[in-house]
Amino acid sequence: MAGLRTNDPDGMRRRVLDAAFSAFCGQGYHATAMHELRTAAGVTGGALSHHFPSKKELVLAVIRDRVADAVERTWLAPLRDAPTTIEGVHSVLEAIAVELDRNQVVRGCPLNNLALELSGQDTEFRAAIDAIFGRWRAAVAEKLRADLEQGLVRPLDPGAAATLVVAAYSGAMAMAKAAQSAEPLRTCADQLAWALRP
Amino acid sequence: MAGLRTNDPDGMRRRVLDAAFSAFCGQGYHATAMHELRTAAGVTGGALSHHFPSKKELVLAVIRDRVADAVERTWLAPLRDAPTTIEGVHSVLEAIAVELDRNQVVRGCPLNNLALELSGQDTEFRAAIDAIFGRWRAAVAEKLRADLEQGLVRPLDPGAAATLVVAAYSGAMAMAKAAQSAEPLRTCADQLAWALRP
DNA sequence: CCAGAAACAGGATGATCGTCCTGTTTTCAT
DNA sequence: ATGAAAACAGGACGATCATCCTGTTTCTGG
Repeated sequence: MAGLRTNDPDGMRRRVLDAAFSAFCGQGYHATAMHELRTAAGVTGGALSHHFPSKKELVLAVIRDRVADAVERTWLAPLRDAPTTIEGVHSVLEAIAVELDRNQVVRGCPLNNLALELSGQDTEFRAAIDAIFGRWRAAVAEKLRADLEQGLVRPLDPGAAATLVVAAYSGAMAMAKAAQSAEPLRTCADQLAWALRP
Repeated sequence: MAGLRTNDPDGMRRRVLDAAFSAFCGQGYHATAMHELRTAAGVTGGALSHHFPSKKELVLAVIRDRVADAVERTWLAPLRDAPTTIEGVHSVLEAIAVELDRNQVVRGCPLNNLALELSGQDTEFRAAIDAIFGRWRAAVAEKLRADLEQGLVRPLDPGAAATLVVAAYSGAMAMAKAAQSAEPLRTCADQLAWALRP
């Protein structure tokens, strides 16, 4: 036992969250054992339980830190930077489709996966997931509102249309996962553009 | 131990499938223990393992027998009987929304729930689920094709639009489950009608 | 009526799961 | 420097879990 060790609580927490995010979203919460996370993150049981006293607290941290971040980075930020909602939504879905083709495996939308598995399980899970869905819809609605003033989309209720956009993406991802193909995603991208066009 | 017993293999199988369908779709596959099913169905371990040698074979039977039937009865049959695709989709979603309000709890779409939890787990699961999605999309596409000839929908690709319809419903159900509210379902019903209108 | 198969009963079993517990080492304020 | 708190190590523990196994009862073809 070489007496050299460096305490790195932040890095330890980060590695655990990374491993947990990947496993929980990739194969599911209940399908993932804590010992898998230990080996995947290269962490001992003592360290793990020091940072996350229970599996429930761990997945809550994953939802609030990692899943929220993933939605923000892959969806909301690109959408905000896009010239219009239609172009933004289309290019985001296309980018994700390209990523799926490249990966050879469709793991599905992290938020969606955890939402369906955990929403019925625990009130705290449900609230954390619902909050992300809420921010998602709000961001799309805001972008639609801006386009609306310039006539870049057909006349619509921004909030309601945002719900359709998020729902269509979420459902397309579910089908893509079942089919192991990016085709539903691309199809919905086109159809959404059609539906929003002025 | 009164020596009276009546063998009822069909009824036994039916009760097990009912209990398994309810539990797997309501709380999840991995979240359901076999002993829960035993007590819920009033079945002994011996009888259960006689009809379904493993949990995997049980959920496969649930998907192929019960989930496929649920989709057919609550979705496809009403849609086929509706005068138009738009009215059919709208009334199906509204009917489901009413049901959710009445139940006080949103369990989500059975197919969707199992799709996201099991698609990544096993190839047989994935294939069984994908087959149902396929039939679903085909039924909507067929209805759209019929409407198309009579000008009851805007000009569109029936297959692609069917994908959007199923995706929007699936995603709306996911959001409804996270929000524990039927509102996303009603919103998407209206938005879909808007998008398909000639 | 009578074997043989199917249906059912009920507990045993080994594996695995999440959590906890007792130590040891590192860090840091004083 | 030093004591206390935080960070980490590594195994133990009880509770499930899914499956299997040995019997017993009921059905069915001949």
